[in-house]
Amino acid sequence: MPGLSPGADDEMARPREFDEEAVLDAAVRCFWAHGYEGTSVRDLIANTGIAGASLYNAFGDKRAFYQKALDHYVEGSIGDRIRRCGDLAPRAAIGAFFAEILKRSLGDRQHKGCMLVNAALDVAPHDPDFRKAVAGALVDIEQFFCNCVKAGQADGTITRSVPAQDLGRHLLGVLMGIRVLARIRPERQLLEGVVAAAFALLDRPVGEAAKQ
Amino acid sequence: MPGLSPGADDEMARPREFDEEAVLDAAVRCFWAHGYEGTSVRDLIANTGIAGASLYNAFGDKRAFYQKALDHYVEGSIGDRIRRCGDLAPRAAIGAFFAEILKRSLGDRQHKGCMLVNAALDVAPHDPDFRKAVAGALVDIEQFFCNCVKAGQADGTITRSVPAQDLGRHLLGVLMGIRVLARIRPERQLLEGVVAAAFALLDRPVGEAAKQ
DNA sequence: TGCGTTTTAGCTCGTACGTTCTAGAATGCC
DNA sequence: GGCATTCTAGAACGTACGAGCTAAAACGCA
Repeated sequence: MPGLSPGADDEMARPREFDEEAVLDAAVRCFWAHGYEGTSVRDLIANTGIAGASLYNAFGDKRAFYQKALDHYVEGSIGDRIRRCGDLAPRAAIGAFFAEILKRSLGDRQHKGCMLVNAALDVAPHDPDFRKAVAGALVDIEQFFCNCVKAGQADGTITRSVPAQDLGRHLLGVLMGIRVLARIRPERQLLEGVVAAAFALLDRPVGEAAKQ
Repeated sequence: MPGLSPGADDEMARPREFDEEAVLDAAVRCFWAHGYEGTSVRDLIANTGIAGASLYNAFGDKRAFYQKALDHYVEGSIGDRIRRCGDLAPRAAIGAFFAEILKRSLGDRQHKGCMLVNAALDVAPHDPDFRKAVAGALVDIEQFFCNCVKAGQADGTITRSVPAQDLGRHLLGVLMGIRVLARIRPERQLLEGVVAAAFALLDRPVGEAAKQ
């Protein structure tokens, strides 16, 4: 059994014996690999190690549990990546971001992709709350790319011939596309071709006008 | 009731009274909007109009029915689009392709996206047959884009500074990304920004070398 | 020590699912 | 006209699901 966690309530007779972080990690693994409908509450009980009553008491029903797991994933996986890449120079940040995505996608033996992208097509379309959460995370990623592009255009490492917002949004689209392709055709050549062209777009020499 | 269809068997006492095309269309609508798990056989019976026994007799079980519906969608929707765009000049073909995708995505009030992309994240990861079918369709789209790019590079309407295969694969990735984004954030500005940058990449003047 | 709470395992409930079966009506071919 | 086949509507079967409950054990605090 994992170590204690203090819990949030004022008066607690017996402290929780499970590590909420570890439980959320396990729930993320389940939902990530098998989706919302594909993960039963019994699966969650078996893989998190906590009992059913504890699950419902600590996290609410299955839907609320998925919501917390998705938040946990976004915060821990995507937020962390944005923070780490944000410390680099703008053009290098975008390069590092996609390099990590490629590495993760090609090393993903289960082909489970990105939980956020999976959620976008799994739960978000049929649940306004999930959709809002996914949309918010996508806006954050878009902002990251747009900020990088703006800064890169300012310091001359990224082409100025395309509006920063269009470039940022394009990178968001490419990211989503890679995450989809990688689940079906996890071929290095394919994914590297996709990002190579994206980088060629960024590195386009300044001062050249597009035809359209 | 729809008209007769001849059927494939040699000796048939009573011909099928339902139109197989119409039934497949209805099945596509169901699976497209609600996914595989989200569509029950009872839903299919209600929306196709045929009885359960006829469904199982004509199409096999639910999984086989989905397979046929997906094939029907790919052949009718994507194959048709590729054929129509293939008649245009290469650069115009890519433009028309994405213009149609944008129009469909923005006019999609149900936000059901593309059934092939949905299948890629819904059924393909957990079923090798589905995965093979989806991968095959993706290869076809990739081929379409690569052929367009190659022809466009030959006639000078598409930049020669990026390998044709990378450009084609990039367009495939962008297409997948748009289909995902459109389901969560069906905003014209966002989607148009994504494709505008892609077109800027194609229209890049020839003779300029990329840094990477 | 004993009260209050959380823990555990497992049972139970109602519902929905995929699939098969029943029974009868309809139709084409010999 | 009769045989074979397919049609229809609907019942039925077995399974799995989400959710709640029970009873007993574990633990902190007064």
